[in-house]
Amino acid sequence: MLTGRIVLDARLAEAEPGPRYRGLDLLTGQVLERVTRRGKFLVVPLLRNGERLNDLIIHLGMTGVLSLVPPPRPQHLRVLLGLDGGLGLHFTDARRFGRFLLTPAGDHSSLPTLQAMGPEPLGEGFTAEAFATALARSVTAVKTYLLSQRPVAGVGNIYADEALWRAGVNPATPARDVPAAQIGPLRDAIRAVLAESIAREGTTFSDYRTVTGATGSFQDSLAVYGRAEQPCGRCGHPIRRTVLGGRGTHHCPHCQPSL
DNA sequence: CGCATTTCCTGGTAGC
DNA sequence: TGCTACCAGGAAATGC
Repeated sequence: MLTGRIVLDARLAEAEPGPRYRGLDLLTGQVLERVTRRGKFLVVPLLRNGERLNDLIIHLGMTGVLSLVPPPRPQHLRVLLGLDGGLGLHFTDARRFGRFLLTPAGDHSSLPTLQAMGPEPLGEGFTAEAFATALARSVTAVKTYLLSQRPVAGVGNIYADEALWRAGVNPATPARDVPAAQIGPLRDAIRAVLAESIAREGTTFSDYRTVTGATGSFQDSLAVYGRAEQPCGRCGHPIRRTVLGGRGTHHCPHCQPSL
């Protein structure tokens, strides 16, 4: 739907200081060459007179939504694009954690997480060997390190907790101390959790919707996230909630013992 | 540079 | 009912 469209105009819904929505003035007249993805970032290479000068980078954050041919005046509208063929593209984002900005083509140095992002979790590059090498580089708690996107792309708070539970790894374990015998299982668990969530169209707690407006159903498969004090599905011990790296963290003290 | 902590932001909710 | 306080988290910024 977006590939090959020309941007006729691009504007902010209202004045927005700060770095969230930058470079829109460069967007007019450019062609959306295609839509790609790295981790949780959308990367849209742009063409001006056939030349690639910029990338459009979009991150939905927690509450960002892209809609084509959207309703007249949605709430929390941030960015509006007019496209050829009478199409419009709206970016709405209640909590403004998202990003919608232009960078020089291929130069993502203004986005350090994207720049230093690890391999795609479901791609061929995410091998147990590569994962072991990455984990060996850090003493940070393995969960926090997963959230950094450096050892592997795309793992957020819910999926980190779920994958660590499946692999029996305590989230506070320093990354480099994760036992070798558990690295392969953790890698497999990350892939399985993400693949299952994709198959179930994501995790819906309140406002998340798929592109068609439907809710996901992976929340029905969560083993630990949001289940503090409830019995572990594997051993029956109560799930414990802690805070790690400033993020709510859930694990089973029996199945995921600290070293 | 690596790592820990703080900040951004607002809808939802708990408590009074 | 209406108010205040607090919580949620992805990535960047800040502080060491």
